[in-house]
Amino acid sequence: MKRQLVELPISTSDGQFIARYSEKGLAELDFPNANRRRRGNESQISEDEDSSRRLRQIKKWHRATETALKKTLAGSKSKLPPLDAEGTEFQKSVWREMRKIPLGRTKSYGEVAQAIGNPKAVRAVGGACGANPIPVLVPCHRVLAANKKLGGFSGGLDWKRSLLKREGLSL
DNA sequence: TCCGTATTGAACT
DNA sequence: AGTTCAATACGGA
Repeated sequence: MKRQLVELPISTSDGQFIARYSEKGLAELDFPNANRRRRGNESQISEDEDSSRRLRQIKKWHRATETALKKTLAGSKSKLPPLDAEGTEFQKSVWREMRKIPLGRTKSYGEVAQAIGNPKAVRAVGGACGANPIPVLVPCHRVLAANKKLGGFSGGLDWKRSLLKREGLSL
């Protein structure tokens, strides 16, 4: 059984993103028009004291997510809410490593593999990037192929190109 | 256990 | 400069 997530929209000039929260933080972020199934919504929160406290917490995180997303889309640095992406240890170590890539810089899949102490796991790193549930804020778009070419992107290569360009990079 | 993957680098045209 | 190919770690079925 999947954990229950609270789902909230974020309107930006690039369209409406969808954020989902666990009790520990931001768990997922969808691009506009991503066709992903709904997993929960605000109305399902009951009215006991714990739930309303949790909802207030989530709304606070959501404000942080909104500003972080908008700033990142504008190509500037931002403070993130707590993240609670679900995945294997390997995937989480890849996502952790991607978060260390500074704005406007890139790493190759091989370099990420090396950085997490698993230098031969280059393809697995690609897999973990594709499984990243929080694109943009966990900057999977800053990971390129070794020849400095684009590689792939689950949200569509146009997004990857665009995000890098906003950070001041060309190819 | 088998298959696909957002790879890589070398060895070939 | 393009194509093929083996090696490779991981995750899903």
